[in-house]
Amino acid sequence: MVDTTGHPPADLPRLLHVTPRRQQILDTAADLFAARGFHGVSMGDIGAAVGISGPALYKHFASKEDILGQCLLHASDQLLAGARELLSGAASPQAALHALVARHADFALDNPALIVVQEREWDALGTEARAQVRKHQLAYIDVWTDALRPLRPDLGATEARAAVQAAFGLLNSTPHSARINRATMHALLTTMANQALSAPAR
Amino acid sequence: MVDTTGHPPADLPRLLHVTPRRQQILDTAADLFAARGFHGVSMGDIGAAVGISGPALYKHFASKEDILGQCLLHASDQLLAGARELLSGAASPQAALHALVARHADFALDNPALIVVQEREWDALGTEARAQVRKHQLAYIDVWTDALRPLRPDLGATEARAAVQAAFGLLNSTPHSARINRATMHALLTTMANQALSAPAR
DNA sequence: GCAACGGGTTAACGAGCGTTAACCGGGAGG
DNA sequence: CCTCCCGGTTAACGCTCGTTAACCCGTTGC
Repeated sequence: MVDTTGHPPADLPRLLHVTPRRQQILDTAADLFAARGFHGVSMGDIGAAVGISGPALYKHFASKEDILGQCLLHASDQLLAGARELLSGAASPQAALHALVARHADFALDNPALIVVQEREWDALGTEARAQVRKHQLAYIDVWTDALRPLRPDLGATEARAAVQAAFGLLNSTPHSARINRATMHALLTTMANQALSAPAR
Repeated sequence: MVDTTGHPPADLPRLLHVTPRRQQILDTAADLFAARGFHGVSMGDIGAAVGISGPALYKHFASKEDILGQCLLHASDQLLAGARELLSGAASPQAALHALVARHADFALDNPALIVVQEREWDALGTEARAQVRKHQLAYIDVWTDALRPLRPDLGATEARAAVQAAFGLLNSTPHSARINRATMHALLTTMANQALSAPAR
């Protein structure tokens, strides 16, 4: 994972290495994008937030859109890789789904900015970056759907996908939500998601 | 409802009346804002989408921000008024909560653009409009919380609010979700939300 | 010691934005 | 018939943005 042969300009090799500075910029930019939206944040804003100014960012990224792309790719890749790693060591289907829920809740609680950006600005990307991100997202949904379907034979394929996305919406409500103790919030979100995904009582 | 004494310029009285043109502009703008974000849509875009061009919009609204404000105020007001109306005729606490869930699901399925805009761009507003919208949103959350707490004595006040917002996240997942039959989607969302909000099995 | 380079600076550009100004046609009221 | 106003138009202003250019300094390799 983590590369997927994503060479954006291909002629600026150093713009791909992972340096602390690059990571700092990505983290800061994600926060700003989450707070004010992609178009609501200027390069000057991002630069100022990391202590450098405006055009210096082009020493690290090819463009503003490139910054957003790296944010989203990193986020979607992290989620997908984590989920696949989980599934390889799952005892039962029930355990697999519960593990996915818990992991996603952890991610959402730890990276609220990435969650927000991922769900609202993936359309601001250029076609190629958008395709990459979309691929990861769809794959992630598929992992969940595959985990859910054996437990819910009452759901058709598309219904199962919709149910999964509804569960994402629930878990991703974290950034918009009241501030309570992290552990309490984690417990609340996971039990709610698990109940939402379980079969109705009938 | 629907006014809350919101006179924005106070010197342009006709900018408050509800004309078909104004409503058309608001609807179109909501779609555009939902698709590309507030800052990603220009006045020219909005004008073009309703068949007039750019500056003509100032014959109907004071500013771009005013358009967004009217969108959000209308949406939050509609939700709140509907919820209060429901509660006045609810038989049991259970029935009240179920009615709220069903109504919210209806709204989300009918107005996906308003849902998206409401949850992502209320911070692009000026202080006074933001306060208005926030007030409606908080009141709406309170209505839900008041309906939920008698059913879930195990939840503290802030936990109940977080649970309500998690349920919103679930129900609001509609716009991001796969396209399935509206009735099926409604059934899926309501049962999931009701299960998510019900007490854990223990 | 010096060339190369990584990472920063400020200045400047061109485009696009929100908004205002000035103008105009048509229908209603007296 | 003249007047007003409602809802359009196009032109223009000023500002901000993303991006490029030109320059600079400290560190490193030869």
